[in-house]
Amino acid sequence: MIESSAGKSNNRIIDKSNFRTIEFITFGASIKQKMKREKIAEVLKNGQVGNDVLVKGWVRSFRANRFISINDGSTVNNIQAVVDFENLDEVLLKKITTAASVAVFGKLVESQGAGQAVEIQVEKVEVLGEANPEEVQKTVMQPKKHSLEFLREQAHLRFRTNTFGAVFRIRHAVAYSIHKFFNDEGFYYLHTPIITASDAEGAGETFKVTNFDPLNPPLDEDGNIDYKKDFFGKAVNLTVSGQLEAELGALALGQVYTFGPTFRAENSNTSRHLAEFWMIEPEVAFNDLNDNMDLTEEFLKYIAKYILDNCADDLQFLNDREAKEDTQKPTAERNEMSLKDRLKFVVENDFKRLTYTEAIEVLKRSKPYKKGKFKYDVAWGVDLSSEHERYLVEKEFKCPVILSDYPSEIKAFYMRQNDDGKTVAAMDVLFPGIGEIVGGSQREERLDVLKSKCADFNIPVEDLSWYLDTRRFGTVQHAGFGLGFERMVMFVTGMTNIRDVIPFPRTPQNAEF
RNA sequence: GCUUCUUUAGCUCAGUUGGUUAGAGCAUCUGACUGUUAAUCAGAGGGUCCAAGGUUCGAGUCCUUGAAGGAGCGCCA
Repeated sequence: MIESSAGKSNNRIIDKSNFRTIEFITFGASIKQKMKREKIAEVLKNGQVGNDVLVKGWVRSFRANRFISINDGSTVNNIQAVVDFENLDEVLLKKITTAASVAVFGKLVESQGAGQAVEIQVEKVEVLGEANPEEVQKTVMQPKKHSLEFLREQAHLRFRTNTFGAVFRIRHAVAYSIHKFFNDEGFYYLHTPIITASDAEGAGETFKVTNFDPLNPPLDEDGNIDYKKDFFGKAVNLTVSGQLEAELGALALGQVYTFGPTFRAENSNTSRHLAEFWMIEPEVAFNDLNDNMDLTEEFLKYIAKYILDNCADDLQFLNDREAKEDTQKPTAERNEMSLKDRLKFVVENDFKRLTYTEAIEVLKRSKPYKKGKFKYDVAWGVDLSSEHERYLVEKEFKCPVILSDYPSEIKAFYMRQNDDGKTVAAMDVLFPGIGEIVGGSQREERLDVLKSKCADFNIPVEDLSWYLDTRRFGTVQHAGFGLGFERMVMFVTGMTNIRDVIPFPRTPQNAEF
């Protein structure tokens, strides 16, 4: 047996660094050998046939009393460990069940079977943690296909599945690629506040943060809740956007980006909204709207290319999974391109750019408009609804679309007024299947214009004096955008519900785990 | 928040016009087999038919209300 690391004081140092002492018998002599656990990804990729290997992981299946499929999370692929059941303790054999954790030591050999190039000829197997099959059967780990809804109910265990293993490895890679992109481009990562008094930009309903007893809050003379007595001395909430603070950073550091949690208390029940999500908000001094669109496009292409280049196995798995799912669907609902082809398409093709005004014209010329198929009217000045955006992206252009220069009335106060007096230098990036993935703009840098916009939007200038200060002292044109992180992860994984690309989704009526 | 669909075994689902003891596949268990790939073969166990109320001689099935989940819409990233 592999010796337990517990109680072996002389082995403490090597145990700490994931080494184990393996004892095995060769020609009648007991030999102790120090072994380091190898990750399965590494063994499958670079393992030398004939070498001894030690792997640890969770049993995915145990077939024919002989073949243990083991996964350790380092890759979507399992390693096959072959045991000689005729010479193995029957009690131990019984404990090798789906979901149990095991350590396996043996020689890496070429596989006789067709499903894998190499496998481990097991010399020692140790069950680290047992898993009662009758209990496992009730979980998502039971070896069968499950619905995504069932998997979501057991979000704490769905990491153990191939699909979610792939999704969350890719989610990591997307996050890493974002930091790498901005770092390589000379951006600084700026941490903007999560607790803030700022809700002036109207990005959505906020979650209140207070230390008051909800049943007995202190009241002022007028009978209103007296937030002066609260922890921060004022009413505060969880952030809905770090943009305003990011602007402050950009107008000194030149180019910054935020990447943090964002909270919206909207009662949104859709497959692309979360109450808690992660947002990336780059902000660049001296950029105009065109620079902003260039940056966005380059950025999104970089992420897609990074995943294509660095997540081949996981991407292939999700690609095949989606293709298999599609065969069950009616033709109209199937993806026209495979997941990998969609990523390649984004990397290789220019986004379609047009103004809001041009988009309205395109929609008015469209078949569904002429046939009265749109539920909502198309008219200049009215915000586009999902059906219109979907038509443009999925039917008309069949590629990512950047819409720009929206009517002032339907966009936020901080967006730069265009010379036509009717529109602002705003842009939205629309992706097929996901809709709005990026929203951004050139910011209003002229103090007087910004002040009058505040008045138009009923935003008290006193509350934003810190923001307006940047326009008082050396103001410059600048621009930025917000990328919904989970929406990007949806795009690169092909998952169609945003709750399946974040480990523990927070949505109305759901904050489990 | 609105519209709509769904809720039956651990999971995915069938269940006829309201009528005897509610079924299948997968999973689990037992046995057999042993170079398998979601192993195979044989057998077994497994049910608060989402909840409450109602109609009826009789409700998984019909009606009312509610809950949870999905899809679409609105809000947005």
